This record gives sequence, structure tokens and C-alpha cells, in this order.
Amino acid sequence: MLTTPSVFIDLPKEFSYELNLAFLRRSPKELLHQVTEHAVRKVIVINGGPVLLEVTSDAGRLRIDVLNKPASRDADFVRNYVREWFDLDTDLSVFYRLARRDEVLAPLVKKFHGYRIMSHPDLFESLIWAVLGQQINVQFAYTLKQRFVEKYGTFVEHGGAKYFLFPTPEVVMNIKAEDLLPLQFSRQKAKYTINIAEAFANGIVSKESLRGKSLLEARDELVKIKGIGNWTANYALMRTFRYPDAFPLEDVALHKALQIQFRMRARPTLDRVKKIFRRYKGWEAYATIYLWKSL
DNA sequence: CGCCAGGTTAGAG
DNA sequence: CTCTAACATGGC
Repeated sequence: MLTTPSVFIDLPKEFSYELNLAFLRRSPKELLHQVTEHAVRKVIVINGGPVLLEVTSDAGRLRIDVLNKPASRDADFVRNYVREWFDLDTDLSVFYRLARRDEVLAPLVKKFHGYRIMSHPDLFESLIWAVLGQQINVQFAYTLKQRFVEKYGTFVEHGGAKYFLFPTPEVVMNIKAEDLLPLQFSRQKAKYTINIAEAFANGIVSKESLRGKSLLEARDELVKIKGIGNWTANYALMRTFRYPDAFPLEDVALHKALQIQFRMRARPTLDRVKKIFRRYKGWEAYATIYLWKSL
């Protein structure tokens, strides 16, 4: 049997395979990728077909193998996808120079050197995930996502395991809100989820329609959709488009991290958060994920 | 049991 | 523009 050659990506110096893999391992309920000790597997769609990728680390490089349908493998697509997923095109050395002069970030970037913004290349998935995470603890958000993906997503099987794809907007727009209540969605989350799916299915918004826009323009487009507020928009713009200055200003976990790191009596006000973040200008997204990591 | 969780919206002031 | 109530339920 013919084996397809692996795809390799040279890694930047500021990259920790272990730390980023640990992030992907955050919840056992995650169905959209599966992490073993040294590898992560994920299905993506290329030319309409599911392609199961396995990413491993190999001597300073990332090695990608396609486990199913090697015929449909498109090496450039795969390489670009993984570069985006692991945010490999960001030059972290610039951020680290800024962070090392900052008393709060300095120890964090030392301790978590090479930790990156693992992205959500799929904007629809990114937004729905943010909606699921609104106002509830992350563990429960993972429970909701697991039920949602199991019920409405598709999967490929390989070696006896299932590898899921996130439900498409076309499928989600036809769900009735009542059908999501048994999964323990609140009525509000159910409505937002379906509403966002409609916006995607009707072409009102897409990753392509936002590409090239400034952060504020993109944010304003997203916020027009009911269910997407400032927090959700910025979260998705940070995770999906990796705007370096996008960050969820109102985020409770960020406030908690700031309170601890800056030894404040109470949670910071929005004005205080804005003021603090002025020193991270241009790198707000990375400052945020390192602050989150501090928790 | 109580408090809090990676918020958003509609409505009032 | 800012403030508030309602939403809704698991995790700890």
C-alpha cells in the first residue's frame, strides 16, 4: 500500500508544542479534535470532503499526516490550515520584548514561553462556541457543545473512533429552539444559535465577508446580529481572525486575572481594564491569553 | 444552599 | 450614553 508523504512545517523559535497541545486537551468533552499524549487529530473539510489530520511534533517541525482518503490531500491547504490553527505566522518575539518590560506579563511569558493563540479557523463555530460560553462556566459550555455536536454534527470513523465536524449553518438554521432545550440550552442561547446560523446560511455574514476589514468594522458587522454582543464579537475576532488588538474587554475571567495580578481589592471596572491595556497596545490578544493562562 | 460563571438584550432614565 | 432586570442552570 502506498503511503502519502507527510507535510512538514518549520516551527518558529517561540513555540511550545506541549503548552499548545495542553490547551487543546483542556476538556475531555471536546469532540472537534482528539488529543493523545503526543498527537492531535482533527477532521477538516477540503473540497467538500472530510480529511482527518494527525499533527505531531518532529525535531523542531510540525508533522502532518492525513489518516483517511489520502487521495484528496491538498498539501498547501493542509499546511496553511495548520499554520492558521496554531497561529504560526505571528512573530511572538515582538510581543515578548514588550512583555518582558512589564512586571505582570514578564513572569507569565517566561513560564508559558511558546504558548500561542490556538485559533478557531471556522468563524461560525467560533461564534457559536462563544454564545455557548456566555454567562456560564466553561465546563458547562463544553457539556452543551458536546451535546450539540453529537446531535447535529457529522463524523468520520477511523480505527473505531469517531471524529466530528461542527454542524453547518444550513443544518442549524432549521433546528427549532424547543429542540435545543432538552440539551439544556437556555431559550436565549437556543435563539441566538439559530439566529447566527441563519445569518451565515443567508450570506449576511461569512469569514470572507469580514476579511480585510478593520477590527472596528468587523466588530460592527458582527454586533448587528442578535446574540452577538461586544464580548462575543471580540472573542471571535481574536480567535478566528487573530486581530492582535482584539480582546474581550468585558470578560469575567480576564477581570479576575487582572484583579489577582494587579493586586486589586475588587474586579476592575471597564475603564480600568482599558487603561491597563494601553500598555499592551497592538498585542492585546496575546496579553489576554497569557493573563487567562495565569489562572 | 448560595454564589458565581470566558454575556446579551430590551427598556428606562 | 449608562444603568438595570431578566434570562437560566451547572459547578463548586
